[in-house]
Amino acid sequence: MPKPVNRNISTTFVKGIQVLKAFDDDNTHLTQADLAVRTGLDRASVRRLALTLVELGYVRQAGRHFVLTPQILTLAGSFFQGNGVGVEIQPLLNRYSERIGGPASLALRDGARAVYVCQSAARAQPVTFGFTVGSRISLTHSAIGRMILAWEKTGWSENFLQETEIVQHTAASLTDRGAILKAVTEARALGYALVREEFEPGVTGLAVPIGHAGGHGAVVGTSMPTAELDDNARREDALQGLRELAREMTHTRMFRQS
Amino acid sequence: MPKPVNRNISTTFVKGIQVLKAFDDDNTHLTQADLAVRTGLDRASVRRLALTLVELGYVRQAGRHFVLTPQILTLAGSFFQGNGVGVEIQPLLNRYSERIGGPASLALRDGARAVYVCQSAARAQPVTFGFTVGSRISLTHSAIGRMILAWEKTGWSENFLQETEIVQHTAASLTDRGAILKAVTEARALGYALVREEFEPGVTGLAVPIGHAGGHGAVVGTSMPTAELDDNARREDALQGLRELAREMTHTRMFRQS
DNA sequence: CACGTTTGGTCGAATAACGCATACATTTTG
DNA sequence: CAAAATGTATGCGTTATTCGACCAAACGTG
Repeated sequence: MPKPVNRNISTTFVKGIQVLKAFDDDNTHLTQADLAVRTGLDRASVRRLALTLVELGYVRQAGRHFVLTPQILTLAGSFFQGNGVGVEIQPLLNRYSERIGGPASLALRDGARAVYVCQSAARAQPVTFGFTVGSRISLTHSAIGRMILAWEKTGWSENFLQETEIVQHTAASLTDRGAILKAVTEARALGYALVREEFEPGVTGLAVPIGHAGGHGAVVGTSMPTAELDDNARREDALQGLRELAREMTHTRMFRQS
Repeated sequence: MPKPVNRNISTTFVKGIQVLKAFDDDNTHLTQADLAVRTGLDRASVRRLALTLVELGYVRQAGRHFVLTPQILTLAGSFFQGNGVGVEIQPLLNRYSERIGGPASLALRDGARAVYVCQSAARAQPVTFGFTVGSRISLTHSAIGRMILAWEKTGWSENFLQETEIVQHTAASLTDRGAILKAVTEARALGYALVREEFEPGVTGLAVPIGHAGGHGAVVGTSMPTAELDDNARREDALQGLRELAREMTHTRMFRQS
């Protein structure tokens, strides 16, 4: 009997997570056949894994379709509670959202991407893209993403930009890797990133890092209609507010250690 | 060879999820030994499953400890994006939070418990308990919880209240099952739940259901300092706002079908 | 700082579970 | 309405998983 490739890895568990991840932003109702196609797994395996998710409560059956249940959120809840998000991070975002006069968000780098952790909107405003907890953010065309790239260890961003697929979100999106790298280098020098209408038409993002370069891979940012942030006083005020927010973030449980 | 207990269930996958769930609100840094104790699984099994989570990116290693990464949030993100939370639900909560003059939250029943799905705070205010996305809410001592019980199919709540553990959160917490059932019945009759300082001292919760009884298992609510909601005009205004919010919720993608 | 205890890591053997093929039932599609 | 697709169930060979044993490493305590 040949030895396993890696006895440290449970292939069944990996497959189970693949099935869970098959439910994504655009596919919330999936049949067994859909799951088999999307995961490339054997139909019998998919059936067993999907029924296991039903048994565990993360998925329910609606006719022939499997549907995610809100129980999946409780896994996120553990991360939040464990990191003091509800008692420290969220109140800070709420307060600074008011201070800035626009939405305030926290994102963390997670591998070769950034994840929205939480946000606060001080007042009702036109819907932009509709990011939520767990949303993945473009590292190349958002202020938060560029700031994350700018604050990574030397060389990381260069390597990332060489490998990543460049997607053009708007007419204003930079598409040349060199130009994006130049923008990242500029953000590094300035200590903040400003990205004007490259991810969403009419919307400008502004972001600052939490802590020193090479540290947490964490950034706070805001996004507003371009007309609003084109006003110098308004932009400087928002930037000032984000810097204060970032500074207060460094005192929270999430960022105190390391 | 005896037949498997249930060929539809993958016990390895179940164990893997048990390991993932071992990271909870109070335990974000766990050793292999901790995980073995908390899951009751064999140490070698725990090792392999924990290393699989590292391989998948949901957990990282810090010395001997395993720590959740923000990647876990992306599973929640799929639920949110798939249900249009960022483009419909969250903006509604933001708007009505302003309208109500206090935080507005959406919770869904998930099995024998309720899960916070999302919330908005119109303005910075004293931190209360610090619920976040994914937080589990007391069904017995919160307005949201009682409204969920009230709006379930006949008999469900009675059975639940017979079985559940009654925890006394504050001096004002009802501890008699009959008294709680009476409060639930009253919420059912009124079409809203008001819970005064039973979960958190000095805080009153107000909640209304989304849709008809026996429907979505979904509720919107707010919580404010008791002094504020003791004012009749203020309370009626908040109630009116929540009712309008609930009505608009029924037109969103999350609640339109079924 | 030494030592006992706890925890981590590895391996082999047994076996439970998986994957695949097949068959049949049910649903969907053209 | 028939064919195709999908769901469900089962047998069986294969293999991944389990668990206990053993040793190494790390930790905690006196």
